[in-house]
Amino acid sequence: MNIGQAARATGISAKMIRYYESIGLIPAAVRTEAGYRVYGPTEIHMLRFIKRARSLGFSVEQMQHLLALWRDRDRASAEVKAVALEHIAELRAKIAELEGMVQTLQQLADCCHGDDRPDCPILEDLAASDEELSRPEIKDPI
Amino acid sequence: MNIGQAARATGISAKMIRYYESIGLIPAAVRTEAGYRVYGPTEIHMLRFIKRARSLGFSVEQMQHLLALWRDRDRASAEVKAVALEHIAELRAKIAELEGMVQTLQQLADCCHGDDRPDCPILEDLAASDEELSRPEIKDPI
DNA sequence: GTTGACCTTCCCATGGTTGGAAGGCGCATA
DNA sequence: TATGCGCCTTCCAACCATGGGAAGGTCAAC
Repeated sequence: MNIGQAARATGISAKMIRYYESIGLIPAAVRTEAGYRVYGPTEIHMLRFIKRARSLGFSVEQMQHLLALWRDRDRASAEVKAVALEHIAELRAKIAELEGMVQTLQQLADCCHGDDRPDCPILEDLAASDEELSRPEIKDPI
Repeated sequence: MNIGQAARATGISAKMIRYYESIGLIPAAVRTEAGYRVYGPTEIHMLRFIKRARSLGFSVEQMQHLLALWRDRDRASAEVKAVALEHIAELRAKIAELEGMVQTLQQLADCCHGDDRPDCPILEDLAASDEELSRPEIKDPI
């Protein structure tokens, strides 16, 4: 299997397969005499593992860890679970951050007429953050 | 006001203030004879606007737009609202994506014993995506 | 033998931010 | 006046994951 065929078979672009190889996420592929990378079922399986892990938002670093655990037939499932739980916590933190933004923005947007007049609570909010920002600056010179 | 003082007054790092200037988000600062950037109340206000917008997740490009509308005293609030609503939609899409990941991962983690045995539904899921991926590949050669 | 689709490596760009190096100011203190 | 410290300046590089493209080699079909 060529890199292009492997790409179509896994949904990972050829560019990314080369990249994953270059950073050591996957071992260097066997080459033909002409220098073409060759992929067998084992490599395809690993690439699909990576594809799935990426689709769940795992970073390359976390995938390094997961792949190592996958290869280790004697791993403790607790270790895998720990990686997953850590990632879940990161995702939830990110979600909470984004939801905070949405809540604020939605409130502001709800208060905005959205007509051809210039009065706009959204811009007023963005422009009026002087109080919260300047006060602590004064009373908090470490 | 120096760039360092402006940074402390706004919560934006000096590095980022220079960066915002370099990409044209803010106009080039007035300089002292020695080449030091000088910031007055107007610039501080603008930087605080930017700080607030960034904290709400607006991109630099969106901030370009918002700053232009802010400067235009005759803007239609509808235009501001449109920028905000577009951004809200982006945030919601991102949240939905992350929530999908969390849901899948949480289910897998719930099924994982998390002990010292090697059996792990999480790794099994990551490794078992062959069916969904390879079948459509065969019946879908365009 | 030519063509077209593939492969190779290499460099560059993205976005937003941080880090560091090398050299120039400004001010306080000895 | 000299020294030192902290600030400023510019430039260059890195992060993460991905895409784009150029220049050149290879393979297979016709």
